[in-house]
Parts: sequence; structure tokens; C-alpha cells
Amino acid sequence: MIDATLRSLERHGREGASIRRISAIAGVSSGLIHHHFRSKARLIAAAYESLAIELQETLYRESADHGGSPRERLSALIRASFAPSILEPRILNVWLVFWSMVMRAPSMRAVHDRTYRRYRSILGRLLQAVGRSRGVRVRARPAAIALSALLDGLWIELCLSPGTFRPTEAVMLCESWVDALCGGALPQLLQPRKRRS
Amino acid sequence: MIDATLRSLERHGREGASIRRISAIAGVSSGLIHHHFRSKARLIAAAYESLAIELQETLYRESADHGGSPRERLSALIRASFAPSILEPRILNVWLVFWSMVMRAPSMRAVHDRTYRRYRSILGRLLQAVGRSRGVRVRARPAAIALSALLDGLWIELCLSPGTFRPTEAVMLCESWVDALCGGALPQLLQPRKRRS
DNA sequence: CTTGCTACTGGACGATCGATCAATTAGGCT
DNA sequence: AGCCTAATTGATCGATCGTCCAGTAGCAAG
Repeated sequence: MIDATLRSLERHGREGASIRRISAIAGVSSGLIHHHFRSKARLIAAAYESLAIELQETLYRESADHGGSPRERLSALIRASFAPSILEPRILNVWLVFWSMVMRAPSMRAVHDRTYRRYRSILGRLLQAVGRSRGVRVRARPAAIALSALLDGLWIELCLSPGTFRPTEAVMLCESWVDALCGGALPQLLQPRKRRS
Repeated sequence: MIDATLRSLERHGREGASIRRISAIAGVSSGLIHHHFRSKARLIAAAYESLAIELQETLYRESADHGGSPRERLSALIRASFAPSILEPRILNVWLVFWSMVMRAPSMRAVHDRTYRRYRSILGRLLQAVGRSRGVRVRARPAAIALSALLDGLWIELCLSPGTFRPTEAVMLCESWVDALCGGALPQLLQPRKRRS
């Protein structure tokens, strides 16, 4: 049923967030959805959390499968973020609907905050591990915020108009940022070595 | 009339894209909108282009007003991107509606491509000027793509949940990236000094 | 068999949507 | 004054929306 919601949002975008369309795709009646989820908003929120967690697990699995070193795992995660299956412009439709509800429904905001904190936590730990193996102490929080923003910004633009630049360029831009971080070129994202009084 | 469209989208988000709401805010009848713009889609497209150009001009003016050196102008643009007037979460509502239509209507895609190319051009020229004053030759296109993605990604997350981090942190992250670029830490974003055969 | 409970159906309700159009008003041109 | 065009109105249409609810089917317990 949640899968049907996501598929409807993929196919019809903003107008796919309709009980009738979703129930048609799911092959059930419209009343049944109101029986299980008490309102449309709760259904959308459940679908939101489901998609966010599934996406993070996909990225995390890709990261864990490829490469042993932290740097290789991070590279795998970056590449996976711009893989064709993730990059499908249809999926942006889904996120746009979700984000537009985050602004209005407090329950949606709660889902967003929770899943995004998890996402930053994954990125932060990975960045810290990469830094440790390169001899720099990375401040996980701001580094994760920057990398997630870079990933998201590139991903959104790639979905909006795929012809502007190529996915490999997006990967390169992220890798360059990580290299600069490990090379100490982003000193404000590293732990200060010494405290001055 | 276009102003009323933007205000309606700010106030009511996704549901504000309705001829009736817009006409009520504009203080005219619903029929009049169909008289001037032949359909709702054309009205939204006109409002999209209007907002995008107005935003770019605001940023460009802020950039030109503050500071004489290219680096100061770029800093002013970055700070302006996270100024309270730009950062209002309401405005994200408007962009989300526009982006969701970019995916479906070719005319919307055309508006997006045109305005985004302009935006990247502004950023690219500024980055190149900053690089020149620091003695590095910046490749305008990928650098502008990366900075715009970083700006957008941070801006979106700040609008979605303003409590996650502070606007000053976002400014710092962008400035750090620019400093790394000027310091030569992002070699793939610089022109190769020598050609090898 | 009856009772109670849950999954599930599908039609009805009022609201709102984009679009259309006849009718009315306003304004410049001769 | 007479006329033509453009601006503007508001009612109306069919479609679709979220929600609600009376009613059916399946099934376990008594």
C-alpha cells in the first residue's frame, strides 16, 4: 500500500498524492486506505519515512559492499548517490511532494528531522573515519552538513535538467571536496589542534 | 497579478497554485486571469521566470554594492543568499511548486534551464575573477555548478528545518569551499597549467 | 448456528478545481 | 455621438478531491 503511494507519486507527481489514484494502483478501494491510515496525511507521512529509510539503507549497503577502506566506502556512497537508479527524475517528484508538506504539517517535519539526522550521522561517521585514516581530525557535524548539501544540490539539479552536466561530473565535484577536506584545505571543518586562551 | 501568484504560493504552498486563490488575492475575477494568460500553466511559468530573475538581480545587486574586490563581492553574494529575506521558508514553497512542474511541463523546463544558466554564468564569472586575483585559473563551469549546488543544498535544508544549523554556518561552509578553491586544493576545478600530448 | 470483530467495498456528500462564455463596462478613434 | 476593441465580471460546467459511512465478506470463538 505504501509502495503504491510511492509509485503514484513517481508517476503523477504532485497530483499523484490522491487517495483515489493510490487506491487504484494498489488495487484496493479508497475506503480501505482510510481504514488503515486515518487520513491521507498519515499515509503520506508513512510513505515518506519508508522511502527515506530505504534510500539510506541502499546507500549504506552500497557503501559497505564496495571497498574496505573508509575512503573507498565513501567513494562508493558518492557514486551510488548518482547511480541511474537513484538519479531517476521521477523520484524527485516524490521528494518535492514530501518537502512541500514538511513546511506545513508538523508530523512531516518530525519525519524529516529524524531521517535527516540519521543521514548526517552516517555521513559524519564516514567522513570522520576517512579523516582519521588520513591523519586529520574531521568535525563530523559541519562536514556532514556540507557534503549532504553538496550531494543534494547536485542531485536535484541533475534530476531537474539532466542535460546540464553529467553524473560523473557530480561525482568528481564531491570527491574533490572530500580530497580538499582530507588535505586540510578546509581548516574550519577540522578539530583545532590546540586551544588558545 | 504575477505578484499575487507568488504571494498565494508563499501563503498556501502547493494548494496556492489555484486560479481562484490567486484571483482572490489579486482582487480580480477568475476569468480575467484566463483572459491575460491563456491557461494556469502559463501564469505559473510567468511567475516562475519573474521570481527567478528578481532573485538573481537581488543577489547581484547585493554583490555589486558591497565590496570592491571580487572576493568581497562573492562573500556578499554568499551572505545575501542566506539573508533572512531570502531564507524565509515560505519562499521554498514557491520553488517546490515550480520544480514539480519543471518535471512535467516542457515550457517550465525551458524557463528553468534559461534562468539556471544565467545563475551559473553569474557565479562562474565571479569565481573566475576571484581566482584571477589569487593567481589561479578557475574553470568557471564546474566551479559554478559546485557552488550553486552547495548554496542550494544548504538553503533548502535551512528552509526545511531552520533549527538544524545556523545561517552563519552555511556561509562559513561556502566560504571555506571558495577558500579551498582559491588555495588550489580543488585541482580538478582549475585550468591545467600545461597540456601534455 | 450465532455472535463479534476485522478487512474491505463502493457510493454519496460537499467542496474545490480549471476552463469556458455570454454579458457588461471602459476607453480611444472617427 | 456612434462604434469598435479590449478589459472585466460572475455564473456555470464537468471532473476530481478527501472524507464519511452503511453494508458485505471472511473468520475465530462461544
